[in-house]
Amino acid sequence: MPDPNSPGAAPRVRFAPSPTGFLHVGSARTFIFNWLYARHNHGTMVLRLDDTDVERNTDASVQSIFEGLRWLGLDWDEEYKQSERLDLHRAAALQIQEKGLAYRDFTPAHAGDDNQSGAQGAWLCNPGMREMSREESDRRAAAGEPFALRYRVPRGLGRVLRFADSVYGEQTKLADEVEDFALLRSDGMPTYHLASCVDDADLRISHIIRGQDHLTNTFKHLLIFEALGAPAPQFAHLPLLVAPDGTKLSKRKHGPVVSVTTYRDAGFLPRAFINFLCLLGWSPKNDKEFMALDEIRDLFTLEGVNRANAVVNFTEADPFDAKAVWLNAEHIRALPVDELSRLLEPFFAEAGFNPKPGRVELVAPLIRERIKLLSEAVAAADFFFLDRLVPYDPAELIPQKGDAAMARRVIETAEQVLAATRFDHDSLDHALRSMATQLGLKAGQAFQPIRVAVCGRKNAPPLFETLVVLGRDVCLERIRQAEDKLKSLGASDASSH
RNA sequence: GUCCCCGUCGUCUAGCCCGGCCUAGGACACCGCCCUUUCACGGCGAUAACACGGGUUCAAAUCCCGUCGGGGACGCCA
Repeated sequence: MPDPNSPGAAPRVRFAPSPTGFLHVGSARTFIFNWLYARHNHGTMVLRLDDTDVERNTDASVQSIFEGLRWLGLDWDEEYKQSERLDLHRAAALQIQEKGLAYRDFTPAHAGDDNQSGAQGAWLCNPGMREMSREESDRRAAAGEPFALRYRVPRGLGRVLRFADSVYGEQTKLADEVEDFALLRSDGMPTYHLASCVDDADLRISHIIRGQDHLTNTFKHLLIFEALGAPAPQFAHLPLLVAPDGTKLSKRKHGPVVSVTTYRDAGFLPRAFINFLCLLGWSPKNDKEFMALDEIRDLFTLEGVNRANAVVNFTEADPFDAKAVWLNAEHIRALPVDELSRLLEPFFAEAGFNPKPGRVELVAPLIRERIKLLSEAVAAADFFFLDRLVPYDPAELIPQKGDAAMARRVIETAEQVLAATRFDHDSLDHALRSMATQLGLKAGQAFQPIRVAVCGRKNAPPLFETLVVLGRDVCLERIRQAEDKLKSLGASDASSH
């Protein structure tokens, strides 16, 4: 039997989510690190659904996990479901039991919930069950009494369990301190520990890369691999992703802000999201942060993984870490226009805009540097798609250090100019600057009324480009509407003079 | 409670293994200035950290011990 750990062999890694909720960012990061390790080393990426908890598994969750993974856009090579491999798990349990390494525990389920953990100290085993004779155990089992199968952890031998973690280094623990964990539940279903190890052995997983919350479980897993007669894989535990309150990120405590679909819906680019997650607990150690996926893959090593937990900075008011947002903006800016446009279209559609073909490509370059999330494009570019501008305060038309009369002069003159000028960037630039000079205004003063008239607000993309995309007809129409607004404003103004 | 892990700017981190190049580097955020037709982008700059206490050493963020702090595991959940 070839040893999967033999140096030089292509690694086989796995991501094994349990379908009990949406895919959360911590799981996503584990998936990403596994993928990176596999692809960096030309190995195999296995996706395995750890669905042995029939009580908590849901189809919706399975869908949601695949949805999240598909969005990330990272592939995998093999796919398995533990629920389809139960025979293998049970056979392994039997094999372990026959070797005398496990025993039946007839204690009713949940009987010891109160004292198995917490204030009383660690629970190790029920001696009555561990010590029960083979005869009595067989008799009670034959009589149909339900039982859980527990691993008979070596006790009193002073045995030391050890493994070298790729991230945390040499780890040791006294076997006497490990509790007799369950292998099979009383309903016959394998537990996570059993199923996971049996499958890891069967699928010849060479490297287990997972969250640090499994670090102490690893000693149990070592025992299972040993009982199975399988070589233990190489372990690499990842520092945990924690919330600003310092506790492990969880769906239950922290809600949808930790779901990857929340990031997707807000307009994160998968590449940016991956880039962000990579930087949480890993560093290329060359001060690079904004990286393309290929670059990250080439640079990725387990040696670069840190040991300290990383905080994902979010609040209720602001659900996204500022660095994630910045990286997203960087990736957006790096996107070619056609690709950006394609990604933007669903957001415009969602907002009820129905851009004509090719229109988004015209708009995208104007907002590319002005949005940090794809979803922001809707607010940033609405006036390009709306037939009627959303109502704005006519006072916005008044330029800095100016008055309504100045605004009126600008608008009226602009109408003439726009009607007579070719609608290309340079012509408009030239014409409108001359207009400003003629009116004795600074460019900024002259442009603001026009900008507000055509965009409906002060903050907008550069004026000339915007006018070109909007086209003469729309611009003139909006200029006239602004004129009307100004008239009503000007009337009251005049009376006060 | 028991066992395990961790502790550098607000946050992500480099440096730690192999002490001196560290008056601790980068990034985000924040603030200021510049650029500029608004907003943004970009450029420049400022503020900001070695948890604490002992030791070893000519020299410690780096090595050792302790303390404190945080986290994780301890389930017939995964």
